[in-house]
Amino acid sequence: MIRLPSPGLWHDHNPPEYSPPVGCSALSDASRYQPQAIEERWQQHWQASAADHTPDPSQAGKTPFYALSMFPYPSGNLHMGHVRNYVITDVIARVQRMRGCNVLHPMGWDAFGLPAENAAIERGVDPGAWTDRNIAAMRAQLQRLGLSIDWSRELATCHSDYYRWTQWLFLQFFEAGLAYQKEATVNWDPIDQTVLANEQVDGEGRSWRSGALVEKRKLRQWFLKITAYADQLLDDLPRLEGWPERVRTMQANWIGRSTGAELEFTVVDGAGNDSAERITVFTTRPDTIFGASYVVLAPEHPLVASLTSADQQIAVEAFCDLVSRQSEQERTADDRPKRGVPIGAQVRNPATGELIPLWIADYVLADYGTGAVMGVPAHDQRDFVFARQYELPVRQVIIPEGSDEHAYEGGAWTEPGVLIHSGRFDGLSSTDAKAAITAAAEAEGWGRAKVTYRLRDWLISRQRYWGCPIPVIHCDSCGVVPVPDEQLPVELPRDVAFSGKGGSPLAQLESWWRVACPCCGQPARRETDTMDTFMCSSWYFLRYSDPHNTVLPFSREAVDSWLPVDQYVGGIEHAILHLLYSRFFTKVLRDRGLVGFDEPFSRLLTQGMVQGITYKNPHTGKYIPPAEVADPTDPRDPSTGDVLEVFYEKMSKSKYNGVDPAVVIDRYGADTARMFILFKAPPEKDLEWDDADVEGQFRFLQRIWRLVDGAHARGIRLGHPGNALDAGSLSPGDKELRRAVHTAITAVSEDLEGELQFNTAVSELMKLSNAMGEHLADASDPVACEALQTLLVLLAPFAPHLAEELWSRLATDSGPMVSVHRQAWPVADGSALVRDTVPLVIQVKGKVRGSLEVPADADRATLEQLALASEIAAKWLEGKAPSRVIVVPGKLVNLVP
RNA sequence: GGGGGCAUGGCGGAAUCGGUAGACGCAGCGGACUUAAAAUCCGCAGACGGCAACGUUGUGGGGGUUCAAGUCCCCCUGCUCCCACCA
Repeated sequence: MIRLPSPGLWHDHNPPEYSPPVGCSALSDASRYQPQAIEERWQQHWQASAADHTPDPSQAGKTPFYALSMFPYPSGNLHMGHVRNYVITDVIARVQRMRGCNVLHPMGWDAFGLPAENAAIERGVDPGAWTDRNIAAMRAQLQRLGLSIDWSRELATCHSDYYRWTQWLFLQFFEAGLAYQKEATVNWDPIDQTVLANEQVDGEGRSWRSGALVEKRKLRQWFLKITAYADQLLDDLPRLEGWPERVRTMQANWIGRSTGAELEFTVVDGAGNDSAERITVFTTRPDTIFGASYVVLAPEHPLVASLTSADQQIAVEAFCDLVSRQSEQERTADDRPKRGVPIGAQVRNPATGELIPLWIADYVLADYGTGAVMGVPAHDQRDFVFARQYELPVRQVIIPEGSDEHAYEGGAWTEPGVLIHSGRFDGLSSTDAKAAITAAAEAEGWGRAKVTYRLRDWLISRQRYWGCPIPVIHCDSCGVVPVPDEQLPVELPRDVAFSGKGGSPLAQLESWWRVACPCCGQPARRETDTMDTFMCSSWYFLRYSDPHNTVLPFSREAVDSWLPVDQYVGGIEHAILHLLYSRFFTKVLRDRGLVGFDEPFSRLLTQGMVQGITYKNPHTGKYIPPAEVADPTDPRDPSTGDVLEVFYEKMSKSKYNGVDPAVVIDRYGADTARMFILFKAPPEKDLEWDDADVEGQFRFLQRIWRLVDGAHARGIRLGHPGNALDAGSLSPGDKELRRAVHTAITAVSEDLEGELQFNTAVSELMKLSNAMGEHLADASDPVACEALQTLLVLLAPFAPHLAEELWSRLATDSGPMVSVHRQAWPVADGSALVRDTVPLVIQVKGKVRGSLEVPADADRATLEQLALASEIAAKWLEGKAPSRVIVVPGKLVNLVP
């Protein structure tokens, strides 16, 4: 229980200096809503009683609820996207607390990453100190929002008491055989000078961070075997009912499971005899094997060199060279022509026994399936185009059901159908033939059923300094040796020179990497790569459950008591990367016995972007700061006079369309910012920032202030009214007000329970305040008291400072007062919702013709009679009896002539 | 090319199970208060016609189911997001 400052404090204190909100009179008025005068005071008060936001272990009987925002990178600047994210989560946390849950609502910092290192290179600052300064700055900005965060659990991934456990977990993966090194063609970012995971390269082959065109390099790198969990990650998606369909679909696409078969084509030697060499292809259409008229290898396929005939050698080498020099962009261009050359060898089609040529072509990818495909031009559009170009035979083996043949002018027939020219499989459907042919291949030793994934193993090593060191040691005699547990953490050295050249600073620091092998004691070399920052963020939500544990990353008991996260909130940009990696981590840790659940996030809300109004000169392509646009109704470039394009786009410095949260808070207060951002758009949709709307939101809070102020002046104080009110003795105005109050309770509760519709929840609060404006002055004291109390309690999660301030002003002078945030969430009184009469809509032939007021408890027959007797019926039926009457009690009567 | 989502006034957006379309807010208009303005309060407001009562029409377009469709079914168009020479 919290002791509030006495109500008198308000009158005593000196308001800090502030700029009055736009449109506010400069006149000082003691009863005016001045957020600048109250918000900081309450924040300090809440902070002093920190226990308020810390889940209470003594309340173990309460239902635990874990509300989590995706933690930010500490750039040093809070932007509106952060504000939206954390305010949404805060409202959820506050409501659950008022519902009686034991709520965990933590915050931390995703603090490794390149910006700190770049600052070190450019300005010579220490990345750790730079990061800590940013964290302090952002924490202060966050605290101005009035978030009910439990700061005692704060963590930063770059602090060794955290990354020690990232290293420990890495070694768990290593022990399980899920972390390994391999030589691979990987994505190299030439600007950031490091490798990237597939997930960090966009569709155009650009780095997610630097935007540079990614190069392919063959390097030895560390990987996590996420492909071993591909099936689970895919199959568990339908169970994530609290996730947006969109995110689940994106993950399913990314995993990209396809079911088919591997089929083997025996290589035939020059004399026409079968050799020992076989080419294995992957196909999803084993039913079309009888139509395979050639086989194609990727140019990078390992067998290309040995199988190429002498007379094709020059052509093949030239072609491979050409392909390898193509950039990622050229290879994925929209209208890619398919090119290839025969390599002068033949293979035997295992189904027909026929000899068919072996080609290489640029449309076959080395790293998908087996790097080889069978060419079935009649039933695959790519094969069709390729076959037409190089005059390879097109053999139809599938016909559309119910027809004799398919004309090939329009391209290949890729739909399922019925088999022809397929020997003993003729007449089978595609579906049956897939199974039958795969079974035959298996029995006869030329193939097997096979599942292939688009998902690749996760490349986690980075050649950068500011990351979590990979805790292994390379020894010439012992191989890769994990750093022993008692030597963790492997700390990042601080005395490092940042030149920005010559690769990772760690690799240049011999005193750091030269170590003795923990196994044999011989001179050995410490791994100098660090981990992808997504490693650090794949388990932080687990650490919050037990943030100060010094013997384990978290205890099983703590982690199982809080997780899975009940409500996770963050941006859609993590739909694949972070959310997939975290699911993978959780499943591995479950298999290691470290956690007792297999999905980390029960419900997920992906909030939309915050967009700012953007002015662009279509002729010069330049963005114009809004401040330079003189007349927004006729926006023109001040220097050229050109008419500007106006649109909303994600806020960014380069487009001059950003709004600084600090400026908004200075001017209107955090409560207005919170309310506006929740009200302006549904949480999943993009939000268009509009200063006029912010102004409107501020006016709403002012209205509430005046409403409560007026009631206070009338002598209304907090009391114990509510359900004990005797319905019979209430005046019509009282009844009306009570109905509004309890309707609001129902509506706001529903909006916050199911689909999390904060925008309509706020509009319900507005409706309630409108109704109170109408009835409060005449209401009897208990009803007015109930209305005020309910309004403030419902408002508390949204505008915590205002609600607390008004609550404290309504407190009686005697006895301790309990914070509005410690009040129980109200429950609607059904009897207050009951009405004596309800409007009944009269339709004639489905069209609304009017309505009449009828007793609420009237039965169907009565309603029909009332409708038929009404003037409306008389007018529209012209005296004729209707042929049919549909009665929907409580809603309408439809008269059909 | 494959898959997901969306389409409602001048604008952002509401609308449980199919049951009064446009809640709530912004912008706008009219009025009160004021010497005046701001703020505040009251009122109007989809479109078309009408002095009005009222009528017609209306949720991207076209069909359908139903007493009744923004909502369900089929076709089309546009926007948007994800994946993509993935065999």
